[in-house]
Amino acid sequence: MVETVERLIRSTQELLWERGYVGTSPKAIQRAADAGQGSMYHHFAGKAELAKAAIERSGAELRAAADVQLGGDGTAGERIAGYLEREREVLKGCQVGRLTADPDVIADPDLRAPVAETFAWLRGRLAEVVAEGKRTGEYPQTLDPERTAATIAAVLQGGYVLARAAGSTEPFELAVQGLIDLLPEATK
Amino acid sequence: MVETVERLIRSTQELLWERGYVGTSPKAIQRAADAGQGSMYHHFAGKAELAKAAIERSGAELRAAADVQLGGDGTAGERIAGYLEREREVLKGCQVGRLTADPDVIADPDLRAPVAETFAWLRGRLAEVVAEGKRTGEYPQTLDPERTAATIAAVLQGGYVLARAAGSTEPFELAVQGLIDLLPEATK
DNA sequence: GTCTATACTATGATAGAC
DNA sequence: GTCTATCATAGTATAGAC
Repeated sequence: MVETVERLIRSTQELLWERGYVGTSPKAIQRAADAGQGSMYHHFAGKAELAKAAIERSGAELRAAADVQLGGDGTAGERIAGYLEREREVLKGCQVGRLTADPDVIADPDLRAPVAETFAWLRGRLAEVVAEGKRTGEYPQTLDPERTAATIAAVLQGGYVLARAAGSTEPFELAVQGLIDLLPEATK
Repeated sequence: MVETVERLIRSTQELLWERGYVGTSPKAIQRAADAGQGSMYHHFAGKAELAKAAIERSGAELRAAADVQLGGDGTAGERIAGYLEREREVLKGCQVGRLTADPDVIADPDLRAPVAETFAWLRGRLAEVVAEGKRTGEYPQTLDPERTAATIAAVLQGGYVLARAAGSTEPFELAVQGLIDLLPEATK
């Protein structure tokens, strides 16, 4: 049996993903976690503290998932393409990126910190892979790893936005393929 | 003197931008617009109807602003770079893109429609400029206008996400410059 | 650790007077 | 067109019993 604390965190992750921080009430969390009022407030001081735990968990999951492709086998280009093209729940959006739209998350340093750290890590990890591609001669020496990394991360985050706007995964896929077209290809 | 209806719409635009649909209450709108309860409900059936008017207005503003650069003078590359690099309130995010994080906006066809139309228009407009660049020989014939347009729009939307996460405009600027680096340059 | 009771505010709206 | 009641529900907790 999963512990109450664990169920509370997981339910909060799910609700933050779907409805954001402002749109998620303690009552909804309790219902989803099948936990009582008293139980929730016994384990967490309030909504913010629980959200912090949930956001940290989501950030860790995002990093782990990204590292599957980025730290895998293959050339830099293959790993980046693999990361870009991996299966995603596009219409749900990014569980971490989504929180940047939430004014109360951005305003509270405790809540924004795990979001900031997650994307700082992702950009750093992508930059490493790009730099590696430069070392192996796959990418031209003129390519800037930090810039390119930010562009790659932005295409994914923006792809989610365009897909949700359209109610279709198509714009996401177009944006990703457009980026892959633009990235330098190793001369065969 | 600006009319009440106008003040209500403008205040709603501003609040939707800052706090989203879920985070914006009728009371907050009335306060911002300096309009009474009765006044607001006299002009609009409720929060959703007012939000629809505000979102349509914001969409129109986004289109007009984009067309300043995209429909201006210069080569395709210059106009796209001009659009990407124009002055923006990066840390506030995109007033239209922001709404895609709002579950109630995405769930209501009346509210999602203006968001969908705005980005469909933007991608189409960008694709036209890319196609024009192909015709003039500035861009290679292999470049896909729809994909490239989606990538450009995504970099901006994702750039906002990364910037708000970081609490700094830097990731936005890196992502934009990274994209400009990747876009084909006319052979001099 | 969990439950129920209680509290106080905000939300989103309607009704009827002016 | 605008104002002031009024209302039912939800949000976000705290207190104290079990």
